[in-house]
Amino acid sequence: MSENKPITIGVLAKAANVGVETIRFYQRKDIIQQPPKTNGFRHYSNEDIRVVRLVKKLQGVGFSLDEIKEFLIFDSCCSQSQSVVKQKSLAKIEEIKTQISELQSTLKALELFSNTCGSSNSVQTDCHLLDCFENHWQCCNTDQTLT
Amino acid sequence: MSENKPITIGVLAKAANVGVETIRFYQRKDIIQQPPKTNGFRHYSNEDIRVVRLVKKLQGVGFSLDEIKEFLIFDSCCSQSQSVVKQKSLAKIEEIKTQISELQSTLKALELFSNTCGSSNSVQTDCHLLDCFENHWQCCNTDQTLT
DNA sequence: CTTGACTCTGTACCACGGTACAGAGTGTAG
DNA sequence: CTACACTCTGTACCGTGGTACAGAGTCAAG
Repeated sequence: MSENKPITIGVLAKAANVGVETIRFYQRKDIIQQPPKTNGFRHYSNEDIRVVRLVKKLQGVGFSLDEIKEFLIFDSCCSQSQSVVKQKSLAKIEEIKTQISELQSTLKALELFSNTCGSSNSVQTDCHLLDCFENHWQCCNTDQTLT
Repeated sequence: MSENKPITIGVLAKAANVGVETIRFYQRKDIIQQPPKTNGFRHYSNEDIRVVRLVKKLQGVGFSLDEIKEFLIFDSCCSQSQSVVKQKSLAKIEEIKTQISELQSTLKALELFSNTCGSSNSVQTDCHLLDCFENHWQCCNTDQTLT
């Protein structure tokens, strides 16, 4: 019941919600493996569907295709390169933590902005985007930075 | 003490930690305003430094230049278009919340991956990236999706 | 055994966000 | 008043992540 319909490129594309050209593009870039072919037609597995979905998901949270490729390669030869995988994962974990806290600052700044800006008595200076962000990010101060 | 050194494009670029070409690019794209010129030379204000820094910061958390432009335009004519600003901000707030929770799932998946993968008794199947992610994302299941 | 949907390889093109010149002018320190 | 750092406009080019053909072959229903 699971082997009767061959997973052609079109089926894979639909299942992973991408275009067929995208699948071929990923193949050219070695992000997904070359599947077996019958009569020149690519023949995918359910695993491939999971992989393409994972790729799109990881892209959505900011991984580049090169990073994704690295992780997938590590994944398939895990026991050979455990220390490398571990290092890469830990680095990525730190990166994501930073990203989360930056997003949380952004969130606060935007909330402040939309609150002050939307209030009926706001005037130009009350809802200055720059001010809202500088309240939450210490990075934007201009003083002392010019020599 | 603050007016004696003109802020030329090079000074601005250095202060905002970008290239001069980037500043000119932003100008072409109307992301930052055309500054006054003396003898054809652009002459910036401290405000401009803050703006460029804000642009880079917002880019870092995933805003596109077009989005940034929109916010900056709204910012400078706030009282005229409050409802629009408010709407855009609220939409962006929701988007960022989603992004944060996706990043948190990614974090957990990566932590699981690096833990199982780094342990001395792990074998291929113990540290399969796909499995780690599917534990934290319900999205990647392949069953029922093929008609 | 035809017809239409699908697939193949290969190449060209696209948007985004810059980056790198060329050729000319400016401004300032010695 | 020269030399060198800087700036000007304009145009070309780059990497990333696709998207869109063209021209040919394949597969499956009627």
